[in-house]
Amino acid sequence: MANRSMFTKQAKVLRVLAHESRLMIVDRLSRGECSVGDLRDIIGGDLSTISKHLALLRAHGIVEDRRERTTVYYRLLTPCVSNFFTCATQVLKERSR
Amino acid sequence: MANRSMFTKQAKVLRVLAHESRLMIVDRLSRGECSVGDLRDIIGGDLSTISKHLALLRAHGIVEDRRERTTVYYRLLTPCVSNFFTCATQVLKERSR
DNA sequence: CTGCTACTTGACAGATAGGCCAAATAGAAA
DNA sequence: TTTCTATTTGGCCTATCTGTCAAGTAGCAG
Repeated sequence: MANRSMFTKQAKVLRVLAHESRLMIVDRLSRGECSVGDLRDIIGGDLSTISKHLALLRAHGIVEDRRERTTVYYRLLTPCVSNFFTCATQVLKERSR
Repeated sequence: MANRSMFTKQAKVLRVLAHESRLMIVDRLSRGECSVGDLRDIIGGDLSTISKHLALLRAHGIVEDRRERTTVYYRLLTPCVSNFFTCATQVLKERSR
């Protein structure tokens, strides 16, 4: 179970989530689906940048998109990614002691 | 609680763990302290590379070192990082459905 | 002091990642 | 068809990350 390719896969998942903007996206989507524009309003920066973060999350099976008229809505496919927030917070707390 | 600097900090923790070798180090240390040489035997590659991974983990308060004669032993300071393995595995499982 | 073992640090090259602008595309409306 | 809105994709440039080799350091033995 604890073989090398296992660690490689886990590292990839972590890598995808290890970014401020992508964490914000996941956090927002954990409270329900929303459009790319909505996410840009929260995160700021160029719309194309947000779109690329979403493409990365989608490529890793973490989010899914749905088009309605001209708007694209994204939603979380793996709600368990929210557990990473708990884990990360725990590490931050534990090391501050 | 869910402000920007919070996400930045969490992303940094994730970033540090988002590497195959560093995950292997954490996994090994979760089963007890060991030397840099021991870790190189598990991970392979240059000793200096292992040492740099350890320096990064140490800089982020995840591991601690202790010297005994000429050997340096590392140990996990935040055992809760092991939870990331559970989280990552869960995401891998969830998205494969 | 010299040498040996076990690491660490510095320098540097190659690989990745992140962000912005501009151009392309999809769907709906005029 | 042309236009408008919402989003994606392609370049491109800069910044950060990784790994390797070489040189430096720490502790101990001879």
